[in-house]
Amino acid sequence: MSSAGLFRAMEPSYRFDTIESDVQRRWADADAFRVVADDREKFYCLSMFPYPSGKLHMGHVRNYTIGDVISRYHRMCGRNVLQPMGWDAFGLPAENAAIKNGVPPAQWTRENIAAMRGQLKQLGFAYDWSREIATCDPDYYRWEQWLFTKLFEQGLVYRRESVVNWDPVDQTVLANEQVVDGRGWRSGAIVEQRAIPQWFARITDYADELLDDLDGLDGWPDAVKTMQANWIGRSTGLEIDFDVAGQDTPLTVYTTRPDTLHGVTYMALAADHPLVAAAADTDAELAAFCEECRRAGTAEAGLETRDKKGYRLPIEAVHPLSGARLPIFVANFVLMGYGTGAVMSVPGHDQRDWEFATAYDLPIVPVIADAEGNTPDISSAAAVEKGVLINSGEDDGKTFEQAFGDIADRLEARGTARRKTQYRLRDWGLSRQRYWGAPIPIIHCDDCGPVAVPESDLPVVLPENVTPEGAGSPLPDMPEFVNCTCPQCGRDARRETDTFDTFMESSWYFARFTCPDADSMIDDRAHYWMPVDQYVGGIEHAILHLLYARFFQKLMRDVGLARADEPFKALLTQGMVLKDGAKMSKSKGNTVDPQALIETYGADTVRLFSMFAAPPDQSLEWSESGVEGAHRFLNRLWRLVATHVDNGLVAPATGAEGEAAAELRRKTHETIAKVGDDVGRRHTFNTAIAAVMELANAIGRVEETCDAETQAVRQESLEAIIKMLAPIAPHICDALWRALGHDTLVMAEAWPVAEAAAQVRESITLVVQVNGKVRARIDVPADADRDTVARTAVEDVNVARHIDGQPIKKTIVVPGKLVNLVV
RNA sequence: GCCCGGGUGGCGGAACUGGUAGACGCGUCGGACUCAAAAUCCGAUUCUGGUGACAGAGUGCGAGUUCGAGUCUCGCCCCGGGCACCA
Repeated sequence: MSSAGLFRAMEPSYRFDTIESDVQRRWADADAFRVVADDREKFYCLSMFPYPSGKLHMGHVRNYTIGDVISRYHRMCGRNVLQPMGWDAFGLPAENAAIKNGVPPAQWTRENIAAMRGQLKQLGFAYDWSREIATCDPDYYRWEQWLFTKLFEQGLVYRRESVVNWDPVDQTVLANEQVVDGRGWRSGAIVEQRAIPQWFARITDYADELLDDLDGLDGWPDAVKTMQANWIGRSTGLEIDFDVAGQDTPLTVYTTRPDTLHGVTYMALAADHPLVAAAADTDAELAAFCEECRRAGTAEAGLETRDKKGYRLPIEAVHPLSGARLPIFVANFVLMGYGTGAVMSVPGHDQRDWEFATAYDLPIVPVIADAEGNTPDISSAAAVEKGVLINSGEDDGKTFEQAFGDIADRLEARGTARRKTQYRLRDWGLSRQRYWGAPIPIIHCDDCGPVAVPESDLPVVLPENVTPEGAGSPLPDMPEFVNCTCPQCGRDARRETDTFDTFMESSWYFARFTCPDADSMIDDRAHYWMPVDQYVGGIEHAILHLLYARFFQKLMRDVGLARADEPFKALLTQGMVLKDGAKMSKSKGNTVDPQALIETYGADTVRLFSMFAAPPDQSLEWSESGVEGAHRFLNRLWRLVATHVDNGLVAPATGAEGEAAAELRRKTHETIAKVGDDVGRRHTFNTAIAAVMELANAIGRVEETCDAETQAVRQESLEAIIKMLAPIAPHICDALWRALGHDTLVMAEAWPVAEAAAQVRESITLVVQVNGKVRARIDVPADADRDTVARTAVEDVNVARHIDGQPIKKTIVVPGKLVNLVV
């Protein structure tokens, strides 16, 4: 409880620099953010850890402020809050920087980490730094190597050939990002597609669970769940064998629309399909076409947008129902990696098939009626809606479901088709031909094949005193790394030189944070903290990172380490930070350095602006004058408290009799109710701040020289404001909390509780509409019944003018909101 | 191309479950304080007409449902995210 005895004279102006360093020192002295499991309700709040690119950008500031506000709010609500931070330290930029500056990636990365850690501390985020993780630390990545070897034993990882972007000049593999218009970004050479052996994880084995468990993720945005569901893309269809004239092996396709089988007029194959390879041996033109298809790359966007091209093969397929001969094409939009690498083409009812058929003058047969039951118009586009079958012989008149069932039954009886559930999701390629990543713990032996590195030999440590100079990973050229002996037979062998996809590290760090010093991948402490209660990060991670992390959680569960089925109970996807309507990027030259802002305005201002400018899930438009506005508000708040303190500290009010005091008290408790809901449930920090600003404005309007009761209510209001703003602007609030006569840290205070009694209103204002247009506002008692409200409404002069003596046909009363009179 | 978002004053945004469009902040204009400026404080500020009370229009475009639509439905346009080796 406050008392005049604790009065300290306040600095008349807001000195953010001394306040922020002073408050941060107090937190450090109290070791305020270190947590261990106890018997309180836990709350694990996690923001996506950053790639240590050099310094923080505004996207980081926004992301981490959101997480910090949620963490501090839950802490004030009495929960045991874990909020850790670490570094997603492997990745391509470190290698690019090494080539450019001649600095080893390890050194570059660790220097960046040190710089960014300093910035995070300056921003005052409430992290338990004792749990800090850097994924390039062998003590971290050894455990994903360990898990990989377990999965290898179980057959959940496997090796197969897969294509990569090959730069023939730099003699290196390129990321998709490094391929610009089909050319290598550095060399400018035309990029080739090369098949090389690579490691894959069988995420498709978990496709059903990954899809079905989305239903239980109530705390996730529907948009993200929909994106993941579409990505997994479970479909039920039919795998159909088409005989190839003159050959023994049939051509197998998968289709989700067997009802359109009667409309198949040709077949399309991937360039890498075995049937094509055979034909290409004797046809140079075909071989050239296949080469062109391969060069075009495998990115789905390119696949779907490029001009549809084909090459007719000298063989024909046999329609399984009609026996008709169907031409077979190689097509540049069919990929061997998807389904069977072959599709049956129904140009009447598939738009892509329609475009191809039109270009190559192939027959287009409508076999599905339109909504009116007529032959559909397919002159300018395919008719893709489902409907009743026509031109389909014995299947005419059937619905989609009937036709699917009947055709599947007939073909299955003949042994030429099988019902099949298929996924769009493909297995996860884990191999990267790069240096700066976690080594894949495999040893290649001429006799034993690929052998997992034994647990006792883990980790396989990445040599760090290395500076790549371009032209790919230096690891294959390092005999001291490559040469080893086979763990099975003891003969000379070669170490795998590919490293892991960096999504590996980010797929389990959330679990490691619960027990960063565990001498296993994770230990029992994970059972207390997991799952993450609130995960915060960019919407750009909606699919890949979040899907891989969910997959890893299930893998860790199935090897007996974890209990939770899902890693993230609730997810908040943050929007982008824009300037002049575009994403901030170095190439556009429209970046804003948060460091300069912190120095000019202080961390609290930067945090306040980030939270005020937009709701967290929407993009945020950068505004320098908006930052000044946020700073101005903190100044105003400082003066408001200083003026109040000058009048003498009092105990906060617990009730009020006078009209002005009761009014301010009602506003205070209405604001507490709104801000608690905005911060705790809706995560709309912008509206929470607006509400606090309104309350501050209301306090400012109250006469400065006032009675003891009003002074007490003002004390109550200011204390509420400071507690509610403490998660957002923690430094200034801590200083103001002390100025108001307290010795505690404001972050240790309980979140304010809204009193229902203080919010009671005697009369309310209703809107009166005539035929849906607002014509007046009326004051009625809060408990007025419908008749009273309706009677008061028609008595209004302006309302009466618009009714103009006409009979009222209908009166709609929405309690507490409006009256609509229909005449 | 496909999947997922978004579009509201001069600007960022608010309107949560179909019920007062524009809270809060920025900017601008006017005023107070000052020798003056900065800072601060007060007032005005969607557009059009009107001294005014008030009236009309208005949430990307075009239809529709409803007593009532920024919100729901259908069809478009534009912007952003993702598309499997950027993280």
